[in-house]
Parts: sequence; structure tokens; C-alpha cells
Amino acid sequence: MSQVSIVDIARLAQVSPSTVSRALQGHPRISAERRAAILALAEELGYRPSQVARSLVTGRSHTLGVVVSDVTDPFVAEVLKGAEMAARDAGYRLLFAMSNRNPAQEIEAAEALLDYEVDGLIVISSRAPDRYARLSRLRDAGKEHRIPVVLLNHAQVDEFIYSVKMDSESGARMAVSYLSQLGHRRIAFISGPRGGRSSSERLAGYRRAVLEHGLDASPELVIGGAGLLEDGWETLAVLLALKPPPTAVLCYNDLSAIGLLAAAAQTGVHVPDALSVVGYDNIPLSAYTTPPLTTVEQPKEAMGRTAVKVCLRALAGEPATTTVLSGQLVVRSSAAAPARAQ
Amino acid sequence: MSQVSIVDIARLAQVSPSTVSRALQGHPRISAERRAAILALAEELGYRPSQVARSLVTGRSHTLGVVVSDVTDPFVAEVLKGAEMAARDAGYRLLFAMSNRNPAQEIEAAEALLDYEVDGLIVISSRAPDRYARLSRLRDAGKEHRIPVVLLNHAQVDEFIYSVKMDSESGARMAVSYLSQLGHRRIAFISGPRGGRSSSERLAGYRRAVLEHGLDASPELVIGGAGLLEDGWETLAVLLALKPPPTAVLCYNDLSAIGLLAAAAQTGVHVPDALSVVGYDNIPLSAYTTPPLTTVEQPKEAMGRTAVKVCLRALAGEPATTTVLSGQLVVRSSAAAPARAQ
DNA sequence: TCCGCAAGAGCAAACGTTTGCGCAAACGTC
DNA sequence: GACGTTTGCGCAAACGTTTGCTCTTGCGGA
Repeated sequence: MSQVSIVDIARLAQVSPSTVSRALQGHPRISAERRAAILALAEELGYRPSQVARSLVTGRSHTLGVVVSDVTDPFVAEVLKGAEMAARDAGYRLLFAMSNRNPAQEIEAAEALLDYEVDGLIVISSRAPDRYARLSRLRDAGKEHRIPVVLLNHAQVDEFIYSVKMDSESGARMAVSYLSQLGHRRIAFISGPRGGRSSSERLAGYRRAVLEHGLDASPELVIGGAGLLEDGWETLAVLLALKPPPTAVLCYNDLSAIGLLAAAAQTGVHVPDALSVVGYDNIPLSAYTTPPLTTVEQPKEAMGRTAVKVCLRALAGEPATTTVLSGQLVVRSSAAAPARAQ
Repeated sequence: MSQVSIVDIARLAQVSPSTVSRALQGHPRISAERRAAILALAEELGYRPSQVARSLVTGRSHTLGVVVSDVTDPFVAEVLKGAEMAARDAGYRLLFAMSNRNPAQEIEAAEALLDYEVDGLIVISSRAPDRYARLSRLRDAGKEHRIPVVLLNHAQVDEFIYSVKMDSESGARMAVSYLSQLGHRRIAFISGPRGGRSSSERLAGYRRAVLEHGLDASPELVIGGAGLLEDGWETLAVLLALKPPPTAVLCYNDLSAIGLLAAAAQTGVHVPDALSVVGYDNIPLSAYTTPPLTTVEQPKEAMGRTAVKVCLRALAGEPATTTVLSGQLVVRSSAAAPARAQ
């Protein structure tokens, strides 16, 4: 083996491996000179401890598993970025897996990560949140050894399955209220992935605002989608087919809003004059569309950071709980007063 | 410990741990009945082998390290996606790290991943490609134990540092040739990150095409950038300040092209009539800009997949080598004949 | 002088696997 | 019936750490 191990150092320093180990971790019962000598030797040999050997004995891998629906989604990527940074800062690594928006694959991925003895699990955009509670390796573990799971934008499932989320309902509500103030009465909503928690919350926020402002509540105004570019693109036609067509639309996320914008530009439907559109997420790109997208900001990086913090806190035994962050409306120019207002 | 181990199974099956281990891996010298019994027992107990114990003894972690500059870049995310899929298909996991486009952090991350005994390393958008050859843990390992590194869009560095890339030079050349055919004579180039291999290759392709078609080769036409949205946005002004302004521009990537598009829309510069713009990468979003972006496709997912394949092939001892994939121009509507052509 | 105690360091077990080797029984061959 | 071969399985070492316990030495106090 080319890798230098703790016993190589021990041999050269004429001490036992345990002494080396203790010196390296700053154990108090090692004399200062020895420690110095050992440290110098380790440095010189370029020693780096084997994390896997360490994991095996300590039961801690200093690794968090993260399973995402699709890295290609800017929202997800941004959250992942935040998580990576927080993990790195805490001396943790991230074991990465993708579910391709597929519940079965998601669970399979999670289990695979558990095989690697991850200390915790972070799930970005879960499609099967309730199944975590039933994973035997989680369920059967004693309270002390339970692996914390943190779900993004989902409700807390049980004592060890935490949640960090944004208040999607109020976000959507803010957006609709804003549109209402601009004078819109007939506002559509393009929903997100079926069964997704954030989609249903945003829908709830939309409905609530519609009620509060006495807007048109026709069911035809909420249109199915999955949070993809294509959705927005395809939805324009169905929007236009409505009698009368809505004057504004709230999209599940920026991606679908951008798709919609593209379709509108293509079709000659002017935004915001003929149709106001507002997105959700405030992905970096949303500032660079034509017109720039009015959207509701989600603190994406912060959510990622918070997720690992909650996870680590749970590991430390501190009772962590669901965290909800707040967002805000960022007003750009894709929404304006309706042309035929008044 | 709540986790069931191989010795638990051994005890219940009244055999030795080694027999269980062998039964599980289908060793031929285990009788069929025993194997069946053991398998059944394992299934029943929900046994899952500890990957870390396995790694410790075999020296193989079935994990690949991947360090990326920034997941938030759609190109990177797409490549990562491809890599994840290929890794999963091969029974490998991905240990993930970000460099934030910072060479020092990149190397630090790589070393951290090596501490976890990754079997290979994949680097997407390296800023310090030559430093891998000097990592002692790589350099000092015997030929047999050397950890393969594969660099994306960089040249091969040494025998164990592979490369999978797209032919950036010909990609850029194609784009410029296309613009030339449309009638443009004065074509600008917004470059990518300094010192980046793909940026210099694309620049080379640009220069070559400019020469081949006898276009305006003024040095002022190549403008610095870093491949970010902001770059494109800021560059419009400098483009316009040129005398005379170029009629077309090739951007380092789609992101900067999108930034440019946004600035143009904002400023009232019509694309493509007043300015043709072509991007690079063909990220999903490029089909949804206004106008839709003409760009050169990079096979992003395929590059990710190929990277892990090359890595795995190297691990298997087969002499892998640099792979270069080809791209092609995808024509949409952000480029057209110049208004004042002829 | 003897005892107790603290400081410093080593021994060995443990973590959960894999695997080379050995051993016994069964089997086939002449 | 003796002998070589195959089949089936167990023993024990090994992977590189960490850590509870033990051991030795030296020192201070009685």
C-alpha cells in the first residue's frame, strides 16, 4: 500500500498506534513533545486518516446523503449549493443521488445512501415523503441511533423527520394579492407536480387570495402542470382558450413561467399588456427574461444551509424542529395592470 | 446496534460468517440449499451489507468523487446528471463537492474526497487541471493503485488523468462560419473564464473561422467574460461602443448569451435584426428565450456518462484514453442575416 | 519507607466485511 | 482398498482506526 497509515507513523516514531491516534486528536494524556514529534512526522509523510476506517469504528461517516429530484432544475441546484457549503463548513461531505422525479427511485436511492452509513439524509423535492417513516433501517433504530432526515418544502413527518420549508401558501397569496391590486380579476394558476406539497400549498394560497379579494374563482382557472419549461409553453394555448381568457397567471415556478413567456412571445401575446405572468422561486435567470419576471423569492441557498444545520443539530442530540423561512415578492415587469382594466 | 450484520445471520443460520459472506456473493463452493437458506434469512432480516466495512477490506468504495465549479450552472448540472445516471447504473455512488470556481478550493475538495477513498475522481470545469498530476496521493501510488481522474473539457494531463471533451474549437468554428454565411463580416466573441481550456479553444475556433472566411479580425472584437449571465448583460454596452458595432456575436456559453439577449431587449436593440447572437451549450432554457437562441449543442449528459465510463474503464485496468465527442449547431432564431448586409 | 495518585503510554478488542488457507467428508478411479 | 480430487465449509488474518483498560514510572505526602 502506498498510503501511509497510523502504524507507519507509530513505527517511525517508536510509539504505539494508539499513541499516534491520540496525539493526532489532541488527547490530553500525551506529552507535548511527543505530540509535536508525531504531528511533524505525520505532516512530513503526508498522512491523511482513512475516513472509512474511522467510520467503521466510530459509526460516524461525516457524510450526509442528499437525494434530489433533478439537479437540472435551477431551484434544486441552488438549494444543493447552499447545502454543500454548509456541509463543507461543518466538515461534512455530501453523497449525492438523483430520483429523476420518481418515487420508487427516490426511495431506492435513499436506501443506497444509507448503506454507506450516511449520518443524515436531506431530500430536496421529495415525491414520497411519508415513506421515510417506514424505512426499516430508520424505524428500527433506537432513539439514539436514529438517522435524521430533513425534507425540503414538506411537512414534518415524525419526530426524526424534520422539515425546512418556505411558507408557500403565503408566498402564493402575496403574488395573487399583488395581481389583484393591479386590477386583475381573473387570474389563472398553473400548478406543479401532482401530489407535491409545495404545489398544493401554493394552490391553497392562490385560492385563499382569490377568496379574500373576491376574484373569479372558476375552477377552470387552475391548470395542471409539473413545473417544467414545457408546461408553461403548452399552457398558453389552454389559457387563451378560456372564455374570457384570464388577464394574469401565477405559475408554480419560474421554469413554467419562462416557458409561458416564450410561448407568449412566439404567439404575439404581449406580456404584461395582454397577460401578466408571475413566477415562483426567483431563480437567477428570472431577472434576464423578456420581460424580466415578477416572481416570489425563495431563499434557496439559505434553505440548503438550514437543511444541513437542522440535520447536524439533530445529530448532536439537540431537539431540532421544523423550520420555516419566509420569502417575498420581487417585482419586475412581467406583471402590470390589465389593458382592459377599469 | 440495531443494524443486522453478517454474523447475526451466521448465528441464526448456524454457519460461519465467511459462509454467509460467500453465499451472499454467490461463491461457487457453497451448496445451493445453504445459499438459499442464507439468502432467505438475509432477506427476512432486511440485511444490507455495510459498504464501509466492505470498502475497508477490499479497498474499493464503489464511490466516485465529483467536483464541480458550480452546480448552479446549467451546463454543469446537466453533466452531473449524466454522471449520476451512469454511476447508478454501474452500482456506483457519487461524492459531491463544489469549488465555487476557485482553484484552491477545488484542490482542497479533491483531497477531501480522496480521504474517503473514492475509486475515481471526475472534475467538471476544472480551474486547476495541472495540479492533479502533482497530488502526492495520486503521484505516489503504484501504477496499479492509481486513482483515475477524468477532467471535463480539458486536455489529458498524464497517463492517469483522462479527459472527455467536446471539440470546442470546431464548435466555435461552425458557429462563426454559419454567421459568415449569413453575411456577417464583423463578428464579436465574448470569452469565458480566464485560463479555462474550453474558453481558449472556442476562441481559437473563432479566430480560425475569422481567418478562413476573411472576416474582420480586429482584436477589439474579442471581449472578456466569465461565462455568467452578468457578463452578457454588461457586454452589450461595450459591443455598442465599438465603431462600427459588430453585427453578430458568439458567446462563450448560453448563459452569457441570455444575459446579452436581456440587455438587448431592455435597450431596444433588436435581435437578430440589429444584432445576431449565438450561444454555446444548448442548455434547455436556450429554446425558451426570446428570440430562441441559436447555439452549439454540447452533448452534456453524454459527457457526464462518458466521464464515469472512462473512469470505470480505467479502474478495470483497460487502457482508457481521451474521448472527444462532437457537437453540432442548433439553429433557432437569434441569428439571421444582418440588416445592412449587401 | 510505604502508599496513593497522576501522568504517559501500550495492549488488545472492536467495527463488519472479505479471503487465503486448511480440513474433513464424499466421491471417483484404478 | 488406496489414493487423488472435488465439494463444502470454518479459522483466522486483514483492512486502519478508536478507545477502555492496564501497566509503568515518578512524585508527593504521611
